Amino acid sequence: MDMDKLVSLCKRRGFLFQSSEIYGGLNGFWDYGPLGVELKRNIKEAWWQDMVRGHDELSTPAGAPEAYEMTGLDCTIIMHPQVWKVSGHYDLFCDMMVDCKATKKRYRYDQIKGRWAFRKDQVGTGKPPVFVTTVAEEFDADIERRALKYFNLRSKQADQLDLGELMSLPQGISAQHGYFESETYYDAEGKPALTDYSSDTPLNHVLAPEANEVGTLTEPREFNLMFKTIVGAMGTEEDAAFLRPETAQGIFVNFKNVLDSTRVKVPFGIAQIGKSFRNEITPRNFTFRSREFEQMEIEFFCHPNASRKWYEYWRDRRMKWYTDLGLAGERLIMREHAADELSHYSVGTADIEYAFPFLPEGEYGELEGIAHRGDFDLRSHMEGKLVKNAEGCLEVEMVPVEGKPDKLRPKHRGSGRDLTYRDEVTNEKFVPHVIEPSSGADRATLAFLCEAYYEDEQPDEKGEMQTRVVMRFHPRIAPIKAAVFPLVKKDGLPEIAQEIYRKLKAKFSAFYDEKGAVGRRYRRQDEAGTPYCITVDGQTLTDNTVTIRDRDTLEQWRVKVDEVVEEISKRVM
RNA sequence: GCGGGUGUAGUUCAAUGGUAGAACGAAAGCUUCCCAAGCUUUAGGCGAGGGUUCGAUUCCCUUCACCCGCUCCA
Repeated sequence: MDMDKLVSLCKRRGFLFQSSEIYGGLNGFWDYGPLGVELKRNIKEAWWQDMVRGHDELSTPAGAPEAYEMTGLDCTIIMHPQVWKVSGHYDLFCDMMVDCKATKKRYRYDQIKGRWAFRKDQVGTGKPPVFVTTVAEEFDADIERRALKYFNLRSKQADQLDLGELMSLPQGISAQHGYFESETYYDAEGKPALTDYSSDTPLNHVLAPEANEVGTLTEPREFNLMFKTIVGAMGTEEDAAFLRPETAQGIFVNFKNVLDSTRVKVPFGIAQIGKSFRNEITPRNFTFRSREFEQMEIEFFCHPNASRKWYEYWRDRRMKWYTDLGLAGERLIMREHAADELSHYSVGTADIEYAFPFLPEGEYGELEGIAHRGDFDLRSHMEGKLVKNAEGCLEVEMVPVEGKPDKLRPKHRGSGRDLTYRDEVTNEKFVPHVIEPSSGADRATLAFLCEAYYEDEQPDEKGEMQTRVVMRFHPRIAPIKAAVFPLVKKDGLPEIAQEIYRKLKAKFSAFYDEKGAVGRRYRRQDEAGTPYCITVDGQTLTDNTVTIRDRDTLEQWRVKVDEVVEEISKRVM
C-alpha cells in the first residue's frame, strides 16, 4: 500500500489534517477531521466498552487466572511536579545533550567523561592541553588510548602523557569562564597552560568521543522531553509544572482513592483514556510519532504471586482485541522483549506491533506495550524515586545533602503515604504488582486506517473496469455505519429515504445523499468506509422493501423498511 | 539536531522574470430505476517573511511544513 495515497485520502475525505495548517502547520501535531474523529472515537469507545464497561467481573474470562474487576478514571493532564520526579521521568526527560559537529553524533552530557591531557615535551611551547573525552565503559584505558593517538605518541611513549583528573565535560563555558579557570590544566611549572580566556573557551580544546580533531562539540543543551508549563498567573520558575508524558501516573497516585471509594478488591484494573505530551526530538511518519497524543492505559493490580500469569493474560487479551477489530493477518505481531531489553523495573514486556507501510520492509511499529512493572510504581510513590542497586534490587536513589557531603538524602522524595494493600480475607499486606497494557489511540487509529485502505477493480455502468478505493473498516469502528439513498430524486423516493435516515441516525452515525448518480454515491461511501448503503427504489413503493448494499462484496439484498434499523444495528454493534 | 529532496486549487500534476492551466474532486441545476467518465453553470491556488528587479509563483536568503537517510525513541 502506498502511504502517500492514504495520506492524501485522509486529507481529502477529512480523516486527518495537519494542525494549524493555515499557518504552515506545526511539527508533530495533527487534527482529526469529521470522519477521523468518528473513527478514533469508535476505537476509544470499543476499548472502553470491551475493557471496562462491558467487562464481566462475575466470571473468569478465557485465559484469566480468576475473575477480576475493572474500573475507570480520568485524571488531570497537569499534576504535582513531584509525580514526575518520583516516577523517574523528570531525570530521564530533562537531559543535557551535546552534539558533535564532525561526527553528527549526539551524546548525553552525563555520559561523557574526560581528562585534560598534555604532552610533556610540549610544555612551554604554548601548545594548549586537550580535553580528551570518551563514553566508553573503561574511561581510563580509552582516554589514554585516544590521547596517545591525538598527540601522535606510541603506547611505549605513554610516560610522555600527562593526564588530569577524570571529570565531566565543562558546561556553560562560553558565557562565563569561571568553570574553565578552576579546572584549567596546569603545566609542569605550575603555570596555567591556557591564559587567554577572552578569545578562547574550553570547548575549543575538547576532543569529542569519536572525533579526530578538537572543538567539534556544541555546548551542553537542555533537552526537555516533557512539556513545561507554569501554574499560576504570576508563575515563576518555581511554579513550573509539566504536561503528563503518560496517563499511567495519574492512576498510581489515585490508587488509594479508588480502593477507598469503590470496594474493588485485588485483582482489579483501573483504565484511563487521555492526552499525553512528549517533546519528541523527531516527530515523523504521519501521526505515528506525535508530540500530543492519546493513550488508552490500564494499570492492573494483582498479587505478586500471580503477576506472571496476569501478565500473560493481558498480553494475549490485548492482542485478541486488535485482531477481533480487523487488524488480523501478518502485519500485526506480538513481540516479547528480550531480558536485556527490559526496563530496569520490568519482569516481562511484550509489544503489539504493526507493519506500517511507511516502515522499511520487515519492520514493525509499536501499537501497545504490555509491561509487567512489578511493585515499582506504587513503591516509588511511597518511598521516592527508585534505582537499581549493585545487587539488582530497587532502592531509593540517594544524593549528598548540600553542604554536608557525607550526609545523604533521597534524590526525589515519595509521598510517604502507605499504598500497600491489605487482603480483607487473609489479612495479608502487600504492595500489589502492576501489569500495564498501554495502548496508543492515535497509533491504533493509524493502523486501522492503513489496514482498511484497499483498492480493487469494479465495473462501471458500461462494464469497464474502474479502480475503486474502499476503506474496509470493521463495521464497529467505521465512522459512518450506513448511508441512505433514494435511487432517483423523484416519485416520492427521497421522502421515504429521509424517513429511514432519521430512524438510523437516532441510533448511530448515518449519512443521507440524494445527489447525482447512485454509483457515484456508493463510491463516495466506499472511500469513507461506510459498510452499508440503503437504497430506496421503485420496488419500495409496491412492497415496502429497500436494498442494502455491502461495501466489501457489493452484494445487495432486500429488507422490509421497518426492519432496516434492526438489520443494520445487529451488523455494526 | 544533521544532510539531501520537495512545497502551485480539496487531491494529483503542468507552465512561466510580465500576477497561472489541466484532470479528478466539490457546489448548483438538468438528466438518470443500481455501482464514479450524459449535459450546463459556478467556486477555488503559487506555504510564510525578506531581498534582487521597473516587475518575482519563477532568482537569492531566512523561516515553516512534508518526504528520504542519520540521530533519538523512558
